Amino acid sequence: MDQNKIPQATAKRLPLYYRFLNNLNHQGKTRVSSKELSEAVKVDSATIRRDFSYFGALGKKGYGYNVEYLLGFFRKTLDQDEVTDVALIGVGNLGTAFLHYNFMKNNNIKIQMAFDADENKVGSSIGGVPIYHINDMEKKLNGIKVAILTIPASEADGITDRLVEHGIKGILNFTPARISVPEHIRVHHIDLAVELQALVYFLKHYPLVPEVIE
Amino acid sequence: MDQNKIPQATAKRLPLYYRFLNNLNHQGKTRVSSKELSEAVKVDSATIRRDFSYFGALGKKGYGYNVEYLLGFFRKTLDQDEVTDVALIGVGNLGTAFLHYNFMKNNNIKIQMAFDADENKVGSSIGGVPIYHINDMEKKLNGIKVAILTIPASEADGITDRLVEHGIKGILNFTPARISVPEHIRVHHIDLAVELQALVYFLKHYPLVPEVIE
DNA sequence: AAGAAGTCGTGATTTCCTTCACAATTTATC
DNA sequence: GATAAATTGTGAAGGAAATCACGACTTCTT
Repeated sequence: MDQNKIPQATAKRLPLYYRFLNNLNHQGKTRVSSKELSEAVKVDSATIRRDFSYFGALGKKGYGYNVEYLLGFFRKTLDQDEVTDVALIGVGNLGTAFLHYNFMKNNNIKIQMAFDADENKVGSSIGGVPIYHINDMEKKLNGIKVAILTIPASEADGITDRLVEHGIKGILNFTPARISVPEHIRVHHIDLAVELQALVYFLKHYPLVPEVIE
Repeated sequence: MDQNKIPQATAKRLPLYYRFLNNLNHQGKTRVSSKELSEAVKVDSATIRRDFSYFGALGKKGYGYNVEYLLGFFRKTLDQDEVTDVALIGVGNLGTAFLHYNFMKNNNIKIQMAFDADENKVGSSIGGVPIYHINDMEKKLNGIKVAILTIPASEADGITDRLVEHGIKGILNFTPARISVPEHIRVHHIDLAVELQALVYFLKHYPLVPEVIE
C-alpha cells in the first residue's frame, strides 16, 4: 500500500479538499489553481501542491488542476465508492446533531444505527437512523467497524470495552474521557471543552497571531 | 509575556492536564508522576515533562509532582481565576449540547447568551443561558470576545462578518465553511464530517498504527 | 546509613510538516 | 509566432514537536 507514505497531516486535509472540489464542480467550474483553492480552504498553496504531489502529478503547469479529474481521483483515493457504515452510541443533543447530518452527500459514510439507554428513544428513529437499546448493542452491531461515542464520560470506559470486545476498529470519541484501547484500534479524540479552552488560552497569550489553527 | 515561548502543541494539552489534575485532586491524591499522568491522558511521559518544563521546574526528582501545587500553578496560567464569557450562535442540536455542558467546572468559561433565528426558541433559556434573536445580536453581545458558531454553513459568512464588525476576537467554528476573517482574529475549525472521514481514511490506509491522533 | 529504586529536567536527536523559491511548462495575448 | 503571464512540482531549507537517554537528585528499603 503505497499510500502509507502519505503524511498524516495531508490525509487529514483530504476530506476538506474533496468537499471544496465538489462545490466547485457543482458550480460548473472545470479548472482550479492551487492559489484559488488556497483561498477557499485557508491552506497555503504550496502545502496544497505538496499534498497533491504525494499522489503524483495531478495538475498541469501554467494551467492548474482539472476539477473533474481531481474529484474522480480523490473519490477513489478516499474510498468514496464504497459506503462506510458507522454506529452512533449515545443519542443526546450531540448524538442527535450527528444523526441529522448527511454524511452521504460528501463523505459516503452512513450512520446505520444508534444506541441509547433511554427507553423513550429506543424504537424511534432520527434522520432515518433507527435507535436501539444499548443493551442490544452486540446483537445489532454486526460488522460495523466504526463508532461515534457521544455518551456521558462516565459510560465511556464500559462502552469502549464492549466495542473493543466486539471487534470495532475505530472510535471517534467526543467524551472527555481518554479511553484505553488495544493498540490496533484507532481512536480520535474531540474534546469540546479542551477546544474551547485552548482557543481562549491562545487569545490571551498569543495575540494577533494570524494563522488559523486546526 | 514570556508565555509566547510555549509551543502551541503544549498549549493545547494544558486544558487536558488541568482536568486530570483536578480529578486526581478530588480523589485525594497528593502526588503524581509523569508516568502515571501519561497513562491517564495518553500522552508520552517525556512530552508531559517537557510541557511542564516550559513553566519552570514544577516537580521534584525522584518524587514527581505535587498535585495541589501543580493545579494552583495551572489555574493561574490558564487564567482560571477570571471567567471568560462566550456567546453561542445557533441553538440547534449541536448548540444545545454546548448549552448543557458545564464549562464553569473545569474551565472557568461561561456561555452568557445564545442566539437563534427561531422565534420559538427566542425568549426561552437552556441550561440557564438565555436565547435572544439573532437580529438583536449586536445589541446584546456587548464586550463578549469569543463566539461558538453552531449554525448552518450557509449562514456562516454573514454571521462571521457581523461578529468581526462587532469586535469579536476568537471564533470556534463548527460550520463546514472556512470563514474569512482579518488576521488579528483567531478561528479554530472543528469540522465533524472531516474528522469522521479522516478517521475512516486512517483505518483503511494506516492499519494497525498504534498512535492516538488528536 | 547505605544502596536500590524512582523520577525529573533537559541536551541531543529524530521525525514530521511547512514554506520558500525556482526551473519547467502551459496558456494567454498581441 | 513570439512574448508575457500563470502555474505546477519539487529540491532544499526551515521550523516545530516528539522522543531518546541520562545525569542529578529524592525517596524508599533494609
